Amino acid sequence: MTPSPKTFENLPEEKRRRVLDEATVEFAEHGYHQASVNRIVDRLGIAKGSLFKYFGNKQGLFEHLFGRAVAGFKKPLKEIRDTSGLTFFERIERSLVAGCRFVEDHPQLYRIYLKMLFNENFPLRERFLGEIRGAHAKYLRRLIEDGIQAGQLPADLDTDTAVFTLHAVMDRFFQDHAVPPLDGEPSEPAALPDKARSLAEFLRRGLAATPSQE
Amino acid sequence: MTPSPKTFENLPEEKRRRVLDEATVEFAEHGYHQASVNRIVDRLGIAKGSLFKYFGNKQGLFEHLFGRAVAGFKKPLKEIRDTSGLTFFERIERSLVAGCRFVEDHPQLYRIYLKMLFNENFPLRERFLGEIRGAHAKYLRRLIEDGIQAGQLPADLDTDTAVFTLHAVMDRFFQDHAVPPLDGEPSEPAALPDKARSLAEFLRRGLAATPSQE
Amino acid sequence: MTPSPKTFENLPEEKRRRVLDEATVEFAEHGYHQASVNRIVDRLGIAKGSLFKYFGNKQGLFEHLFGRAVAGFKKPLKEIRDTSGLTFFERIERSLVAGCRFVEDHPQLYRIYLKMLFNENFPLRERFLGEIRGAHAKYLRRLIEDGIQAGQLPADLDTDTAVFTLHAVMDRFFQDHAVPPLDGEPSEPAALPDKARSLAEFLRRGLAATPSQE
Amino acid sequence: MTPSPKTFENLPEEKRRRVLDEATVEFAEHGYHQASVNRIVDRLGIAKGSLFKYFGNKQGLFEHLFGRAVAGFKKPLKEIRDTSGLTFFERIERSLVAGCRFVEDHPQLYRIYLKMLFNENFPLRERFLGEIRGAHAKYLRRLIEDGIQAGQLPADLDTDTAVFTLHAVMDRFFQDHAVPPLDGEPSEPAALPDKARSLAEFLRRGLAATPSQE
DNA sequence: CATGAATGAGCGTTCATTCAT
DNA sequence: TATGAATGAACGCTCATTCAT
Repeated sequence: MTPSPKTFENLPEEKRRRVLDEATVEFAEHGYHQASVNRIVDRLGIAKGSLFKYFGNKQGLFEHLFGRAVAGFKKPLKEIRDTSGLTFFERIERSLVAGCRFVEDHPQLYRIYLKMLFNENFPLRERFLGEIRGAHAKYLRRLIEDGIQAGQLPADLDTDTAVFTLHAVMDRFFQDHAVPPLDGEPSEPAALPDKARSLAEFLRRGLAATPSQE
Repeated sequence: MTPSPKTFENLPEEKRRRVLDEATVEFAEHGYHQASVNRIVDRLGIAKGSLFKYFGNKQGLFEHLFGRAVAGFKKPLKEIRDTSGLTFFERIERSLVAGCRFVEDHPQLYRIYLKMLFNENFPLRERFLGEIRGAHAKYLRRLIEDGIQAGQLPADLDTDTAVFTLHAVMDRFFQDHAVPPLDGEPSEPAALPDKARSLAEFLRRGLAATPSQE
Repeated sequence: MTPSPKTFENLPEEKRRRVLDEATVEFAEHGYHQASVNRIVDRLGIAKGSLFKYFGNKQGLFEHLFGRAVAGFKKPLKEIRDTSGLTFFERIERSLVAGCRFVEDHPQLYRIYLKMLFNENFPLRERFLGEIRGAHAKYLRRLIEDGIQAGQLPADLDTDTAVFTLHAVMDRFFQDHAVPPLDGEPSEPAALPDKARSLAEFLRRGLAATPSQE
Repeated sequence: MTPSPKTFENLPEEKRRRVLDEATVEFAEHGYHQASVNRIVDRLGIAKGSLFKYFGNKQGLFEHLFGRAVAGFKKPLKEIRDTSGLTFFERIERSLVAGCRFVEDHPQLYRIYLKMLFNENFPLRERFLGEIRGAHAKYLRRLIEDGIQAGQLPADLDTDTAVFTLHAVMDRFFQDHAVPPLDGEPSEPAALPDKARSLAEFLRRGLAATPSQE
């Protein structure tokens, strides 16, 4: 009856991993409401009651699972932010590659994130998305400010708009990297590093010139 | 078993509109699978059997409703494509505004589109997304080619990448226009026309320079 | 609201025939309860209300349709009963052939009859089956009595048992003629006339000897 | 989606029996499609979900229930086939009695079998009927061959026709034993043993003479 | 602590029948 | 007279959740 998250923590590491992995796949494939606790326990071969003992209910399971993942969404950013001796555009390029790497390494988590983006009924959506977006915005703002200070970006750049645009373009870059194109679409115009460099160059030009050059 | 779309066509205009509006709201709020035919008919105050007479089944209802919408997605593009005497960037700017106008006029349809984007289980997803994306890609390609011919874009521009980037940025522009920002986020940095001009200018710079200028 | 069978009688002959034929096929394929009035009117291309005006309700339609058919079930018997100059076994043989001819000419009606046989929920089952069986029993009894009088059957034959047995065997003969054998079964060991003669011969021997001959 | 027949096997014997009995009655009374899972669970006083956990779906319930019955259809035959020291006709007589006993002991299963006979839409019909008919045909063929070897049947008997005829007559014998005669029909001309002996004698004569004696 | 049988509201869907036009 | 839109009970089935063992 009590959620008792202690129970789950006491499980052997291997089993804990399997439980979370299987559940992640289910949520990634079906979203939250269409995900079926029945299917999860069936695939795991454990009793239904056990899962509810561990996490209280479906939402508890999701919260546990995705809460741990949120940290993962932030990690690649930190590593790059702490690099020194790189220009703004090199950092953007590395961010693109690092983000794609994360998407490749944790495709299921990214699929959940994408489903959560536009599904207002996803539980804890506000909290999780807020955390992720906040971290990314903060990261990008920091990068831009560093870039301005280093003279790599025009001093009169509108930081808010730049954050928005960078965020938008980069997010979309990851999306296209993760989601298989529809049938018949021209897929994979180039390999990842080339695509990243190409986009970084594009952004460089977009941001570099002073807006008053008109 | 008896789809009989005739039945629906024979209904008085006002009722037809109410049915489609209510159903659209339901799909917009809950996506496809979580949308409830029960809720729809309850809100409409009609019998469940009636809805199934009109559209055969849930998917038929969705197909009818969203199929009509797809045409709406394409219309604003056509109008701009047929303008003459405008530069490439003026056209992009108008596209952004027109797209936002559509999103504002049909917020529920756009919400459905967004939910469909990352939910692989959405029925008819491939068909509808393919149609929409195809139309947009074709439209953008045309714009870019016109721009090159008019000397407003560099002749050696990689058209494929340009289409991809334009599409990505514009799509995201509409998304941010449509989806209310999460609590506490800095919302609405600027009014629509300013945002559109600002982004168009950004894209102008990104595309204008020749990539070989390095 | 009123059944108003007059309405149907006033229809042009051709339309009346189509309505009954289509309905007969539906009942033959699905039995009574699984038969769908929707499907019938769809195939006919007439309004649902019309059918209910004609026959009041589903049962009225079935009653009309099968009531007319019952006469058909009796007709072949009468023709043979009125033959003279034929022996008992020749008459049996002709009955078998005539019955098979009827089954071939009206396969849908016979399928309905077979479905009715063991489905107690068929409406009007008692009345229709009673009529058909009664006519057949009366017919067979007459044949047997004629046969005894003509010295073609033993005088001490138990008429009741003979009627039962004849009825059973002949009915089954028609069933096997009508119902396609299951996959892989040895079908069609012989053509109809041979089968009929063979069975008549078998019955001849079964009935001919006096039971006391042991 | 989770058939899980384990669940049902784990139930206490008494409950398992009640569930199957109640379901059998429902199918016997209404056939497959008109049988109502709702009615079954209402009579049982259990939740609807439980039944679906046990058998996956309606067809699974029917398959379980009737699959077990099919074995029962074959058992009485085996016992007689393995008797020795009995003549062909004694074996036929015993078969008739044993078959009737089975029909009396399991009237609901036999009613299902009869409904299945002429209802082409019965699920699993081909499989179940094929199994039953196959076993019976094999059994009768064996009996006839034994009878020929023992000199109790003419050596030149057409085995195929004999199997068909025996099968037809015996099947019909059971049917008349099981199905209550229609109102007003002369019922029960004799008790079972007498009827069986009488029919066996009839068959003896039908088969005994050589067909060439004409 | 794990189990898994039980629950019952909810789902999408079908149907014979009614009745205003 | 013919129409066909409207009805709503019933269908087979799924689900997250509970709790006695």
